[in-house]
Order: sequence, then structure tokens, then C-alpha cells
Amino acid sequence: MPSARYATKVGAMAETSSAKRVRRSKAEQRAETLEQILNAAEYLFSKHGLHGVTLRDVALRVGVHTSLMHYYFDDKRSLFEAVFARRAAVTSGRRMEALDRYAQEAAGKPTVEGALHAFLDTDLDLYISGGEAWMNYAAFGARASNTPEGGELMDRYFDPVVLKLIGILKQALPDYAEEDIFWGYFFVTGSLMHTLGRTGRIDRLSGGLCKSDDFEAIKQRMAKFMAAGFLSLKRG
Amino acid sequence: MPSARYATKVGAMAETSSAKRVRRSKAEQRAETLEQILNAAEYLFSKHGLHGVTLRDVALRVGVHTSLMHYYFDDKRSLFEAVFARRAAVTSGRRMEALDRYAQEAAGKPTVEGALHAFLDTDLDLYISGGEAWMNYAAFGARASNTPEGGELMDRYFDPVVLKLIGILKQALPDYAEEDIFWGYFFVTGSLMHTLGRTGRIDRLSGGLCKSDDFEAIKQRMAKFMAAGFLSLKRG
DNA sequence: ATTATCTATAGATCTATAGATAATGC
DNA sequence: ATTATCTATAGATCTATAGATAATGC
Repeated sequence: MPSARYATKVGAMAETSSAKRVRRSKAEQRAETLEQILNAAEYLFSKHGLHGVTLRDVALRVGVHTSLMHYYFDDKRSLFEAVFARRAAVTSGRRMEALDRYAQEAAGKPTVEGALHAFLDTDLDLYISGGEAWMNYAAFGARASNTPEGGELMDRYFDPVVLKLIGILKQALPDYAEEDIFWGYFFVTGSLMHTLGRTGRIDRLSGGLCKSDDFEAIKQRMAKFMAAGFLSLKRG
Repeated sequence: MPSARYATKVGAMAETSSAKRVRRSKAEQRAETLEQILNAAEYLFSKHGLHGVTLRDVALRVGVHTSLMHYYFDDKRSLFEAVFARRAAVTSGRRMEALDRYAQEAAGKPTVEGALHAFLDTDLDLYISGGEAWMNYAAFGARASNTPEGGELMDRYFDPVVLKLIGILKQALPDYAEEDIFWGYFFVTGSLMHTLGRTGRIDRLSGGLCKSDDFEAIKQRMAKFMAAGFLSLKRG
């Protein structure tokens, strides 16, 4: 005897598919279902973390049976990694290009602020113009970065971009100790992760004056703020 | 039939308690067990988050039966909140005092850097000198701040200190727009949370040059870095 | 007599797999 | 003939509670 939930769902499906009865190839259907699963998982993981989400939750949100999760993914961990990997190459690649472009423009004389604009603004723009899905990915990544599982993925996918940024910063600050540059980056990435997490706390603290999903406002301030911070680390 | 684990545990207990057969009052025993449970929970929650830890995990770490968790705490959520609350008043109170003291010393003319030293250094000192338990609490709080459950607790316990800091910053920057001060604080708290989380990523990135549990090194740079950032937000 | 701790167990939920069914693809 | 999806179910684990046992406290 089907539960009320399944009855409803089947009814809804019949409704939409009878309206147009779209013929999708198997490849199309596979791709579409995969995308729906990844989107649902991305959203849920971004809110509750790896352990706060069950495969059943994801299946329910997509409207398919739990066992389909195991058909497309080995297990929960591999679904989590698939969510991470899907957009990681895009954000990493875009920042790589932006940093390359900036390094070339600067022709051997980069500034800290210029490098940070390339690194930070490029990423923030991606989330600003990428719609809800990318905003969810931002929060997913920020949350993941805070965990053992996610930390390992961060290393694997983002070390190259970060080391490229560090390289340009060294060029911009040739008389700096290497540690100071790493600590400066440490402060930058902390603020960036906090931004991507969009916890809503600044909204409440500021009485609505600032909104944690206002990435435009953050973009207008962040690179300049952090560049000034870097310059303050100059040693006597 | 007792499992091997219980047999081992009982053996160990007999060993230690027969050695000295300490007579503890019920109040003492209660306090001691409570503390052990909170410490174990703090450690585990800091590593795996609310949903990544089971009451069984906590009980196992303490060496008592799972049902004792329910004797001392209503449920998992209330254990989580108890962990949060136990040290929240201490860190909040210390920073309150430090900010009050600084505001008085500055006699109406506070600086951004002075206020940030009072706010940040006071807290970092607490973790530096508080030993492993306080370091775990730092990571626990950082991780919690990133979640819906923890966010609400952050508001409840830390709004007063933060608003006091904001007040002093406004005094230090009288011609600043209020939003700029809040965004500056936003960057500061992001870096602070990232610090407290001690993910170890900076260790790997820097090839061991920086260590994420080197709060002393961070303290030496953070207030100055962030103060310079604030000053960069001055509007034309 | 009261309190700390344990035993036993119910009920819910979760992951994972085997096998059935219903579509698309040659 | 192959692939996408579902049904059914095993086995593990988790939370929570009722009731027993073993200590401390007057």
C-alpha cells in the first residue's frame, strides 16, 4: 500500500509528464537526475553538514527513492565529494586565470591590493552572478572547510590557486618574511570563508544594516581592507 | 554476559579505586562526572559537530553507560548547549572587562587598534593559557558559529561583548558610516573564528612554516592587521 | 532515603543490497 | 538489451525510557 507521500508524488509526476510527455534520452535523464541529486545534496549539506544530512533527506528532496542514491553514488561520502568537486574546478580555474592575467598586466610589479582583487573579486562575482545554486555551493564549501573531511578536499582542489596567490604576494612584498605573508593569507581566507557561510549573524547584530548575503557590499571593501592589513605587517 | 570492553573497564576501575579508595561525596562525584561528560562532549563536538557525535560516543569516551547521558542531560541538544554555555560566560566576561578597562584608559579617545587588542588578545590569551580544554572549546565554538543551532547561541551569549566593541569602534571612528564599522567587524570575526577552528590547513599550505595552533604568532599580528584594514575603509 | 550508575529493551532511523519493474535503445 | 527507478528487507546504530543495583547520607 503506497504511502500518502508517494501517492501525491506520483500524481504530481503524472500531471507534469502528461502535459508535455517529454521524451528524454537515457543520457539526458541520467544527467538531469544526477544534477537534481547534487543540487539537493549541496543545499542540504550547506545547511546541516555531512553528518546532519541523511541520504533519505536528499532522496526526499529530489522526489525519488533512497536506493537511487546508491545507484548513482557509492555512499554518502562519495556524494559529498561529488558535490565538492562539481564546482571546485570552475572557481579554481577562474581565479587561476584572473591571477595569471593580473600578474601579466602588472609586469613584474604587482601590488597586494591588485592581487587580492583578482583573487577575491573574481570569486565573489561568481557567486553574485551564479544564482542560488552557486550561493549554496559557497556555503557548502565554507562549512566543509571547517571539517576534517572537507579540509582534505580543500587541500586537494585549492592548493594550486592559493599558492599562485602567495607567489604574487611575495613578489609584491619582497622584503617580507614568508611567514608574515602566510599569516596575512590566513586572515584573508578566514574572512572569505566567513563571508561564504552567510550565517546571518551580522544582519541581526547590525539590526539589518548589513546583510550577510550582500556579497556586493563585501566585495567593495574586502580587498582594500586586507591589503591595508598586509602592509601593516611590515617589520621594523 | 559482559562484553570484553566492559570487563576491561571494570578491571581498570577496580585497580585505581582499590589503590586509594577515595571517598567522594555525592556532590563531588556528580560534579566530577558532569565535568568529564562535558569535556568529552566538547572534544568530540569540536571535531565532528553536533550531528557527527552520538551520545554513545561521548559515554564511551568517558567510560560510562550511555543512559547516564540522559540522567544528566535531557537530550543531545541540551548537552550541546551546556558545553557552549559552560565557558561562554568566562570568555565574554573577560572581554567585557578588558574593553571597559580600555575605554576608561583611553578617556574618550580610543583607537581602533587599542580596542581590537583588548577584544582579540584577551580572548587569545585565554586559550593560550587555558590548556587543551580551552583550545577544544575554541574549536567547538568556531565550528558551532557556522551552524544554525550554534548561531543562535552565539547571538544569545556574545551579542553584548560584540556590541560593546562596536560602540568603542564608533567612538574611535566618529566620521565613519555605521555599516563600514559593522563590515570591518565582520572581517575581524571571520578571521578570529578561522583561527579558533585550527584546521591545520595553513600548516600544510606553508609547509610547516606556520602552525594553526600557534595563537601567539596570530596574536602578535591580528589586531594590528585588522586595525589597518579598518582605517582603509575611510570614505573619500 | 537519596542519588549515581547500570541493565534491558522498545522504537525509530539509517545505510546498503538484492531483485523486480518499467522505460529507452538498437 | 540496457538502463533508470522502485520494492522489499537485512542489519546496524541511535535515542530514550523503565526499572534494577550499588553506593553515599542522615
